[in-house]
Amino acid sequence: MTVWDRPEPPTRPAPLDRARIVAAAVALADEGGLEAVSLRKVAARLDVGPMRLYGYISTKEELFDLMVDEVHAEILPERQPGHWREALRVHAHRTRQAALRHEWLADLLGGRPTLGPNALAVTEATLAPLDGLADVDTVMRAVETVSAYFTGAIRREIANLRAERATGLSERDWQRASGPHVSRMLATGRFPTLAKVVHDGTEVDAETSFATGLEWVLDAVAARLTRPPA
Amino acid sequence: MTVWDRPEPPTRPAPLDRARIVAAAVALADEGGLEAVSLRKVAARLDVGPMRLYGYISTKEELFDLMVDEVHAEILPERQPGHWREALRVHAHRTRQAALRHEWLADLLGGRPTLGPNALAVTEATLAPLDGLADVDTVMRAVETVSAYFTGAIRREIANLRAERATGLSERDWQRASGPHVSRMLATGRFPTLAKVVHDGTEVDAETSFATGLEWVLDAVAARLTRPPA
DNA sequence: CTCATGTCGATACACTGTATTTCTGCGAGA
DNA sequence: TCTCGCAGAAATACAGTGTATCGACATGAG
Repeated sequence: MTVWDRPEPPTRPAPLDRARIVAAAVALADEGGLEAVSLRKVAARLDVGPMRLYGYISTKEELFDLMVDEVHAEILPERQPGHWREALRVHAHRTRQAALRHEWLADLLGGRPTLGPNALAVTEATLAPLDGLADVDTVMRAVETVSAYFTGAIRREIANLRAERATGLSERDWQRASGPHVSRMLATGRFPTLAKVVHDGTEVDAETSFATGLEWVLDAVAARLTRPPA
Repeated sequence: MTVWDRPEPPTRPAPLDRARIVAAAVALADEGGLEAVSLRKVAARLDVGPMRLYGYISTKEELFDLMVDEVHAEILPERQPGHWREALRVHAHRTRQAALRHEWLADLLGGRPTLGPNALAVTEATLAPLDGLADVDTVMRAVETVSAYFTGAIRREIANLRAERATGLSERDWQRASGPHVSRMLATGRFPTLAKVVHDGTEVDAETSFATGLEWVLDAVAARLTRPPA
């Protein structure tokens, strides 16, 4: 009677907790998008009945909130930047990177207030280097403006990326040549400026365009921080 | 035998078309949010079997796209602004107003490329006054940056508004006093700057804060438009 | 040893988006 | 006028969803 004959103890699954649930949900979402996350599938992945989850989570939306906070752990920079501009920039870029790793994040970004511990830590890290550079209201406006920008920019980038994947064409080529609806519309002559822009514009990669817009916004913030409040 | 005795002709419902379907869906969403929109309910509101809709729409997502384009008709300004700054500002403010009238718009904004005829018209109106002020790529970046800003800002505003409605407390009061989780977190001292901001910040109304951030971004755009491209 | 309790699983319900099948009314040919 | 074919509409069907409820079972107290 060797080890091989003896059956393994029935591998009692690790005790359930929020962390394991959230991890399973994130994995599912990474693989198949947000819509692939169902409580039944999450439970199945943990070898557990669906109803078990309700001991740790009271609704599916709550699970989504936890998932968002979970990726904020990846967003939090390992070393706290000392300069305000760097802090805001890092927040933006790390959020974007997280969204490229977890595309479903784009669907949730900005959809509800993010108040989990990791999200608060990120906010703190972003806010700290701004402290004292202007009155609190201006500081608040600064981080809100920047985060509005990158929330919107990330959403659009992911939306375009999905559209490209679905059609197999880059956005510009698609608008220009193939998109049957769009090209017909442009051909009507009702949108002359748009047609011109689509025709003459060069294709810029998403990261550059994200970064460029971000620096513009950061410039605007800089102008308000250095000037004393009105 | 008077009119009253004679039964009305069975009020054959107006012939179905996309417009009627979209209108019904928008009405449903206005009343109960996006999640209240189901193909069955839309069909019921039109006195029609659910499957009829598939003659006009091939998937639910398509219906959402049509809804978004429908509200872009409200966003399109009646008189085309002549100055680029006014055009961008109007685009932002009218989108925000539309989102306040149709809160579900916030859930869809930026979620997928908007290429319906009304959306294209809005883009054209925004783009036209910028034509020739800089090279096309800069112009493109300008409108994308502004629209990233207001997309994100509107989403956050609606998200906060819903949270306030759900808790009956304003965001700041809630963070400060009541939010059991947040106030406990702030009390830990792990987020000193955040705590300070929450404590010292004054409550600004959403419209002002939206407008202020917008003007900052517009200033940034102005700086790039007047300067020749690098 | 019994009984209460509280946790877990199975079952149940109302609903979803959509595919498929069934029916029905109408126009063409005999 | 009657019948047949066919298109378009309706009903049904299916595989899933989030979540409420209920029944069994295991465990700890008396």
